[in-house]
Amino acid sequence: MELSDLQAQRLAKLERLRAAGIDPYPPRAHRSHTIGAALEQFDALSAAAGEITLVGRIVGARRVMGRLAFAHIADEQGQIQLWLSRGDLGDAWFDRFRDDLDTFDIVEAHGVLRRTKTGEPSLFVTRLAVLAKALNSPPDKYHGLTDTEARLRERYLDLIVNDSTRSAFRTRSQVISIMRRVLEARGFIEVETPILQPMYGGASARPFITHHNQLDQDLYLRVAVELYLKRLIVGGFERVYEIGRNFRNEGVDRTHNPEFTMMECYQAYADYHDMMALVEALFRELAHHIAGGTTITYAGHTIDFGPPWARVSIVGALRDVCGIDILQHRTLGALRAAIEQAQLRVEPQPSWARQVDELFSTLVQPNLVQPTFVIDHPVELSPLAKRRTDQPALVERFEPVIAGMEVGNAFTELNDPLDQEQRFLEQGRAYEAGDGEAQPMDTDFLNALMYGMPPTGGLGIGIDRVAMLFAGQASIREVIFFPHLRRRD
RNA sequence: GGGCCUCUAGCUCAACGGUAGAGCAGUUGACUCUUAAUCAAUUGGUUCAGGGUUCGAAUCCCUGGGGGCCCA
Repeated sequence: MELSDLQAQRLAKLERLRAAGIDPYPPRAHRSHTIGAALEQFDALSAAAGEITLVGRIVGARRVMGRLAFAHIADEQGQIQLWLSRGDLGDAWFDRFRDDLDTFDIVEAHGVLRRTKTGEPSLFVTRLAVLAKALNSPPDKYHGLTDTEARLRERYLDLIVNDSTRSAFRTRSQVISIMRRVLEARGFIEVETPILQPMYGGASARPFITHHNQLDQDLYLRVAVELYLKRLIVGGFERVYEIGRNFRNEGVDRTHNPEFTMMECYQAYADYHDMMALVEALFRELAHHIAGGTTITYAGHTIDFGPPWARVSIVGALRDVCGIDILQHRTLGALRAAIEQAQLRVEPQPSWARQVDELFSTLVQPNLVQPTFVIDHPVELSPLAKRRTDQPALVERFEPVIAGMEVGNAFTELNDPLDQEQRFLEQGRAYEAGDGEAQPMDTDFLNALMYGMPPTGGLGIGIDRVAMLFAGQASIREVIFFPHLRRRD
């Protein structure tokens, strides 16, 4: 290992510690209080003048002034100042603190809680021990670590020095835990289904492909868990959910990471209206527990989860915004002609359905700031959703949109095996026509449907994006610990 | 995929064709109530990589790489 000058200096200190018979990486720590608890009970503990033991990482600068020194240590819960004097510590350890310990070392400090002259709660240290010597140095004392690339590549360092990073991930964790609580309270059970799948499906996306050597068989990393959860509904489980990683072979940007976390749940004998109610309840609970109310602030907008969500029809909104009635232009050619005539700058897509999606995503969705259910998707765009009985060209589906971001997808599930087969065949034609995200035929899934699946409502929620909203982060990278980056080589 | 920006010491940044610098941290010394401690001295560089132009390149040009923002 090539060491920088700073690392070499710290290594020399480590060797001095070893030479003095001190293990720089002892196997165990002893702690009587967390720093948070020590601060909380500070008055009682300092009045009692009993000795306590704290552990933590030396953060900030050590201030050594001749025969007296100060430093702060931090554990997960808090930070406290250490007050160290040559008299209390003894010459050996006072010199050791000054000469062989550094910022970022992890230590155990034993002593009495008391306030300093300036009133700061401090541990007046009588015994010190090394728990782990740090060979890497901290970043700049004031500016910290700000370079995005460095923060992501050394996320551990980002977490040590940036409170806001830690806080975003705590929020993410809360989102998941609240979601579980809401679902469990409603009788959903958590299940696990294959990540390595012989046939992918359940979402319009390109998959990652891998290979099983012994079976000599290609496998796909799942793009969704949908088709497996519906098999479980066929099997008689009435309320199931899974929170897990999906993998989609697509670009990386502010709202996309190739692996991301999704919650999917399915409820037998329910429909998409029930799923809407579930989404509203879910977000109200999230807002209540995380933001302490019904509103959050995101990208300068106040977003209110209190009232029932607005509903926006894809067909209606497009008619209003650009005057195109997509149901009057049912082929890709006709739709493109209409787009051209309306002089809209919209990226061409390989299929009618994808073109409609693109049109909506470009012209309407960015303006949907308040929580909104986007409804009335064309059947071609929704191969797994049940048709509306009054308008068979549309399906019973909605996408929850917040701050212009799709945060989920839900529908009344298609349980007619014959219609499902036709939809798969249609997807196959779209694939042939160049739509690489079209979904392949899954004959085993059809077989399952042929045993009868009850009318079912299904919902997927993108956890990362919800975490972005509640953590106030503009990029998905800020709520994924280790987002995808290219090799640095 | 396209456009723009960016990459210099451990970190945060200067230097924009003429000897690679500062602050912080580090090192040495002084200091028993500091908290961006202070004071004095001081170490530290493959300027992302490779090529080109030039008497001379961190700087200009080309190719490649990483990252960011915007657009698609």
